[in-house]
Amino acid sequence: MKILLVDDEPDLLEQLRETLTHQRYDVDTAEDGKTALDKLFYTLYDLIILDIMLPFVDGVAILREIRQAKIDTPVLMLTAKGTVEDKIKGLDCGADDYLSKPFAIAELMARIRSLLRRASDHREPTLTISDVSLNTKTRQVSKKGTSVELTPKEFSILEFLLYNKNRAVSRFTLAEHVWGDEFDPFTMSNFIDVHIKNLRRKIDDADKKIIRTIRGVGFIIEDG
Amino acid sequence: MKILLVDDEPDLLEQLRETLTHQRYDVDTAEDGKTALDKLFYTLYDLIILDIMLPFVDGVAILREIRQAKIDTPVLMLTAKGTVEDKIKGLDCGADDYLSKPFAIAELMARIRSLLRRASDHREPTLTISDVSLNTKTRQVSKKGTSVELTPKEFSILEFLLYNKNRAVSRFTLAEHVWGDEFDPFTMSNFIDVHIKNLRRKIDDADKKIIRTIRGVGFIIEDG
DNA sequence: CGACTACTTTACGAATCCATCATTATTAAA
DNA sequence: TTTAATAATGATGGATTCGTAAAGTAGTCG
Repeated sequence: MKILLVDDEPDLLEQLRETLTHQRYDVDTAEDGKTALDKLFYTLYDLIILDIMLPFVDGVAILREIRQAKIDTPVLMLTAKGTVEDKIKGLDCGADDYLSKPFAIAELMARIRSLLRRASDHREPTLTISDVSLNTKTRQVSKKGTSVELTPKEFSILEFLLYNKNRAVSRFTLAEHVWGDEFDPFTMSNFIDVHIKNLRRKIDDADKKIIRTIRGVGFIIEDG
Repeated sequence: MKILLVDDEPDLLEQLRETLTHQRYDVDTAEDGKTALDKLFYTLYDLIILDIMLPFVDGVAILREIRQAKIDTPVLMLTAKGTVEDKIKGLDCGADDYLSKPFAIAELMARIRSLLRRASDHREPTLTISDVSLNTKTRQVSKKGTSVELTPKEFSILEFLLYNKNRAVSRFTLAEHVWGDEFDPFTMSNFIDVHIKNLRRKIDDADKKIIRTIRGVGFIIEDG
């Protein structure tokens, strides 16, 4: 589960990142609205935790932009003031829940779980291509009806390629989504290709490739 | 995608050029405002990255000139100071985004993509000529509905010719866009013609040429 | 600790792409 | 029609990119 954490207080950010990572969530962070929006456009998150008080552009404005961009990822607003008006404004703009600072970490965790559960209930859970199907909810992958075991990275790669079906995905974009913040664009290693190879070994047919290479660019999954 | 990089620190310039080139952007560079403006007047860029601190003429002044010349290419300002006034001044003059030095390369990349996306969102993703269509997003090319495999260079050439449909494109302009800075105008080789030949072999009909040669100038794609 | 798994790195052969050159074809001017 | 300039083509070697095996690293679990 991928969470984007938007807050301008470095201490809180670090604390939350640690707690969430410990709970096995993948955490990306942003200290201002601009960065947050950038990340939102190229990465799929399952949840956004958004402070209402941010430098330059406030949280409500960002939330408005998020919804205008048709990104329906659940948003949990953090508000320092705790005033009723703030909460209403946030909820009106499409926040799914709010929490007043200061809060207990345990309560935040509970709300996160609740939102993630709610969201995963009514989202299309399975992505398919030819005889391969991937269930984002149960994280199960099957080929011709029989289950296939994928490692976490393999799963993320396949999920992202399927989510971008019929669209060429560059190595860079792929790495950014799957590896998030800890991806170093200067690395000369070909680890992506290695994962693709292993993935192909598990889901490709002998005759027809499911994952097609686009030389000089990256990879694509297309139907037809 | 063509990017003009304006900064007076050779080290940073080289590092950025390398990263951007590695990400398949075409990079031109300028170390001062004068050179930058010169390049801007005879080349079409998709993005300008502009340091606010430059020798002789500062970045804000250059930006002002750019906008006065009705060049609406998106501009990403780099500011060393990071002061609010600087950012506001830049944004007021028509910068589309700013980034304070020192910055993480990954963040710069994200902002670049964001700006380019914003610009390209208004652009049609598929370009067509007679029975040939090229999708800039999926990087797919098809003739009479069936897919055609193009190499990266062939794709770029066709994309550029289609983007300038009904307009003659000189070999020089073509080379500049497809090869960027690493194009040496003094080369005596006919590599462009070779690529055109290979491209024609893949997309031309027997009877009617899609890419027409204009003797002494270059090539053109025209409908009708 | 030792076995196991997932991931990353390295190295290298294979496939593909590309620039160059020599040669032939075409065009426009003389 | 001849000539010179320009364009098209085919072939080739070198460069780049991709796929794969194998080794190395880190973390987990019994």
